[in-house]
Amino acid sequence: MNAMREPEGYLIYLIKQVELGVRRPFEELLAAKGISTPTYTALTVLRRWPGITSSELARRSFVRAQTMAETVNAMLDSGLLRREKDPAHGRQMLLYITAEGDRMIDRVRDDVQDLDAVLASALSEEDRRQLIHHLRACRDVLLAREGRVRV
Amino acid sequence: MNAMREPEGYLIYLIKQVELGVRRPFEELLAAKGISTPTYTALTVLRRWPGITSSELARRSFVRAQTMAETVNAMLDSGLLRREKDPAHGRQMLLYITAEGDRMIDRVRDDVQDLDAVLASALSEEDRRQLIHHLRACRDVLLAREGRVRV
DNA sequence: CGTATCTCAGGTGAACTGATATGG
DNA sequence: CCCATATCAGTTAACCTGAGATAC
Repeated sequence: MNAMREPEGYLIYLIKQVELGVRRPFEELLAAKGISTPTYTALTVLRRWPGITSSELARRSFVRAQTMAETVNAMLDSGLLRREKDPAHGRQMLLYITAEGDRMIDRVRDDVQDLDAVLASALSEEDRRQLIHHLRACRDVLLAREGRVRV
Repeated sequence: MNAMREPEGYLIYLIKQVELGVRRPFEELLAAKGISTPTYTALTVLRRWPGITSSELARRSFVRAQTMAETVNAMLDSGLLRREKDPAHGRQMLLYITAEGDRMIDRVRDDVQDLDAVLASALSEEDRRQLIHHLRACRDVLLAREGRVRV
């Protein structure tokens, strides 16, 4: 097919472009509330999967365990997360969002939604729904490739 | 609407996730052919807009002029690009892809398409077409916000 | 005189690899 | 013994800001 033969028709290229275009305004709005992009992502994943380990969180976020450890430590310091020893595994620590972490998600919600609305401003409601759905499908393919991801 | 009230339903969040998930394999395949992601992006934009300045290229790539200057210099050194003085503006330099640059695009095409196919492996042909279309719409909204972008 | 390009210099957040200790 | 988690240390690619010269 012709659409695939030009870079403009590649998913990878377009996703890179859009991400780069949103990165700065997104980082700015999060910074205004006192958190970073990795922290926001970690909060989002942990809200969906409470009680996972830092390593598991890393896999679900597509970064190395060492990278995630840094983010998690910062979040523990600022009280957004708490961790408990896994009773079944002496070495493993399970992560949970604190009330403070929940409040942080609430604090940024409106701004994130506003920026999201800008991004979707050329799309119909139905278009936006489709886009979300397809992006989830792509994300899940990548997650499956990562391996060892529970559920 | 309910879908928008959870981070999992945000475009920004999903685009970040997918980009992060594709980043590593994408960088690896480009590195195997001897180029970086910024270089690939620049080649792609320049193929679409031959004869623009480095600053214009920066705006279209959502980075600062100084950042793009680095990428462009590396590409000039490796012969992927050539530049000419703009006859109408003594200080401005217009950029063009060289034959070597075109060959580089050819060399990576198959690998990029393969990775793209993986990403789209959970999508129907129609889904993929829609996804491309919607991502372009998002990219164009961001480009328009950037300002001073020709055409 | 203001605006935009180009360039030099320095800085940073967020990823990476490598190595080690420990627990199942 | 092997594998996964956790943690310490050092490194890098790709962004950034600031400042200065030149051209329209």
